[in-house]
This record gives sequence, C-alpha cells and structure tokens, in this order.
Amino acid sequence: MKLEKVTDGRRRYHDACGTALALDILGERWAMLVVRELMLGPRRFGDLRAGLPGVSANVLTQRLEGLEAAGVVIRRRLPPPASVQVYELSPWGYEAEDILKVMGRWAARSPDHDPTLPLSPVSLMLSFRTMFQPKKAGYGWMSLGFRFGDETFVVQLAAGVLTAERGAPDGVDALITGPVEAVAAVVYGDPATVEARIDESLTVEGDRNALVRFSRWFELPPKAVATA
Amino acid sequence: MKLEKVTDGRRRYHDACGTALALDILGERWAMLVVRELMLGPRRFGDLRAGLPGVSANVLTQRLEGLEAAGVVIRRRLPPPASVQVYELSPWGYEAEDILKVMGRWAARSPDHDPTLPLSPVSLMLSFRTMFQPKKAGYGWMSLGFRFGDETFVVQLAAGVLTAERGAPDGVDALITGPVEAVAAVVYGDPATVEARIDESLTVEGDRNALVRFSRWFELPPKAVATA
DNA sequence: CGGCATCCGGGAAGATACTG
DNA sequence: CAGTATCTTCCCGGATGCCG
Repeated sequence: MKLEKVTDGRRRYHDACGTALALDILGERWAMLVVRELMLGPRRFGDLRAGLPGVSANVLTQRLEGLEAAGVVIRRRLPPPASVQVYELSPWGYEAEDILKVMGRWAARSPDHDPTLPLSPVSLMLSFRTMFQPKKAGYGWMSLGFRFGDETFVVQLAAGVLTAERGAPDGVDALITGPVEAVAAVVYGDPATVEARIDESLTVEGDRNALVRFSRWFELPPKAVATA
Repeated sequence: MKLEKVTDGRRRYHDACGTALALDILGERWAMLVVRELMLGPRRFGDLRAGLPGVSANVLTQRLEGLEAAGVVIRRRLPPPASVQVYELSPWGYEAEDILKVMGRWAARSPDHDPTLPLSPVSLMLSFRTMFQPKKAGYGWMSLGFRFGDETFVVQLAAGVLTAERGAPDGVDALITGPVEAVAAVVYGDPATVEARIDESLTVEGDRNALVRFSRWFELPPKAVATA
C-alpha cells in the first residue's frame, strides 16, 4: 500500500492538495482509463487491452501494479477450475466513478469532442449513467439489453431511476445488437433521424420503439465555445 | 483551437469517451494543477510557478500553450501602465472546478493522503469550498480574512452559504496571518486542540473565536482503507 | 493465450543556464 | 520577471521472448 511504489517519489507532486494526490494515483497515462474499464465489474488482462486500444502490455501491467499498490485495484484469482486472474476495483476504487462522470461531462463541452470516434462498451454504459436526464424520462419503467460481441449489458429505468450494468439480457423490452458507435450515434445524434439510424446499423429484437423513446432521455451538454 | 497542438496526435487517446478527451486536454503532467492555480482568478507566470513547486519554466510554458490551444486558458495583456501578461481561465475553464473538487474529495480518502505537506494558498481556499459542511455551519454569517505573504483572501458565510475568494480583507470578523499549512492544520486537525494550534502558529486580528467556530465547519472524509 | 520481463527508440519532463 | 535554450533523465510505446 505504499504510494512510493506507484510513482517514483521524485515524480510525485508532494502537495497536500487532494487533487494533486489524486493525480499521483490516477494521473499517469492510461491509469484513469483502466479504472474506467473496471467500473462495471472485474475484467481480465486481455479484456482490459481490448477496451483500451493503443495501450501496450507492459504499460498496462505497470498501471495495474500501481493502482493495486495505491489500493484502487484488487488482483484476484478466480477459484478452480477457472483459475484465471482478474482485476477488480476496491470499494474506494468504485467511488472514482464520480471523477469519470464529472470529467466526461466537462469534456463533452469541448469543441474538440468527437462522438464518432471508437468507444468501448463500458464507456457507453458510463455515458448513459452520466448523461441521463431524469426529467426527460419521467417516472416510468423500461429495460433494454445490449449485446456487443460477447459482452451483454442491461440498462433499466425503474421508477424513474436509471441503472446500467453488465448482465444477461433476459426479459428485456428490447435487445439491441450492433457496433457500440452505432448505439452512441442513435442516442446522442439528431433526434429527428433516430429511426433511420436504428434501421441501418442496429438489430433490435423486441420493441423497437422502446429504443426510440430511450434515445430521448440523453443529451450532450452544449458546447462551451464555438467550433473554430 | 486545434487540439492537435495540445498533444501530439499520436499521444492522444482517440476515444469518443468524454473522460478520455478530458485527459487529452488536462491529463498531462501539471496541467490540472495549473488550472487549480488559476481557479481563483488571473495570475502571472511567476505566481503560477510559486504555487506549483517543482514545475520547470519550460514545462509551464508548454502547458499554458496547450491549455490555451484547447480553449481552457486565455492569455491576456493587462492595459498600460501595468502592461503585464496574465493567464486566466475561460468560462469553460472555470467549470473544471467540479473536477478538482471531486478528485480532491476522492483522494482525501486515500491512506497516503498527508495533510501536512506544503499547500498553496489557492489549494487551501479550494479545499474550503470542497470540504465545507453546510449542516455544521448552519444558517449564519461570518467573514474571515486570510493573508499569506502578499496574497489576501476572504472567506464568507452568508445565510449558510460559503464563499472563498481573493479579495481585500476589509471589515472581516477576523484576519488570520501565518503559513498556509498552519491554517490547514487548524481547520483539518484534531478539533480538541484547535486553540493551542492557533496560538502557536497563527496571528489573529479580531475575533479569535470566529476562527475556532470556523474550524468546525470542515471535515475530511473518512479513510477508505486502513493505513498500512 | 494470458501475464509479465526485457531491450530499444523517441519524446516528454526536470534542471540549469541564458536572454530580452 | 518572463520566458527560451540546452542537456540529461526517465517514461511511454512497440517488439520480442519467457513461462505456465
């Protein structure tokens, strides 16, 4: 649990400011995105690499070591016969979700934000948690399943409260299959053409109209400055 | 306003996730702490260096250029006869205060948090904004002035709402002078010995008891894990 | 194949000295 | 005081290889 192991002492800020300490822990390249990928539950090394295009294996190893030393990540070996190593956030690590959400909301106002770039499934789910507008959903119920490759997620509105988690999409109102980016485009794109984008890029089993209604509950914040 | 200038394209995350974009903008070393130092108003180059012990001049120059290119920082020349260059946050830059607060609150729960380390005056003021507990203050009024070297600040409770800003400490209930770290120790240390610590390390002009009451309005969050 | 160590090239950060 | 120039150190990213 020594922070010395996380970053070489000389590389730390040595500042009583909490923000500076957070940067000592999470400020190195990829560290916060590793936390992001773990935010919806334990993952294996290879899963993490898949959600973090561009990270090299050695850097990922270093980050996991550092985050474990700081008490953010827990390394666990699944019981036999699985016997496979997984990485998981500590309870305190899960509390970092607020950081991810606030940063995401802030950056979405940047003129440089490009929602068409590649997106990991976890990022999409977290974006739902971040950009959900309770007033637009109202007091109601709905459940949607999403399948991206072999990962599945369930997003639920229950009594006006939204949850987005990993899980089997059993008994959902609609099950959506397709590229992550296509779902993002449906939810965050122009509301006027939602149906056309659904039909051209997604497969919906069940109530297609549920997805249309769902897409109206999310809104990106307005740009802070004019796009140059 | 091209983000290409901020970080070399190859060094960016190329991810539609808002958190990743925030890291493209604020994720390089010192960047977020530069924003922190600007959070209470415009500063000059030398002021920033003073609040960021350890930063080298060339890195600070690069960060200011990058943050300006991203639209976070505005570079302004004061009108004659001052005619000096100052750096200031854009309105969107000021909105990053939420990021600093959330990160600070999170990191304060780390077993590695050491409140006795050096602290900049701006960090202390932001910590007041972050750690203030309205329930403990109640619906009341108070104004305190702080002087650190030649920088002065006013912290006010008005109708139960706390503000902490740069300003002349005129007409305050008490004016506190001393090291930033000593004020932090008084506010965040053991409540039982507040008065002793005030007397030994601070100069209070006015109502000393106001500072004692003030110190009870702030509380660091509980540690998330046991200190190893 | 998953996890991790090792080596290397490029580039960012740190320290110091220098200039207008 | 406000940066710039230069040099060194070290981190990041990529490739390779080892081991279970």
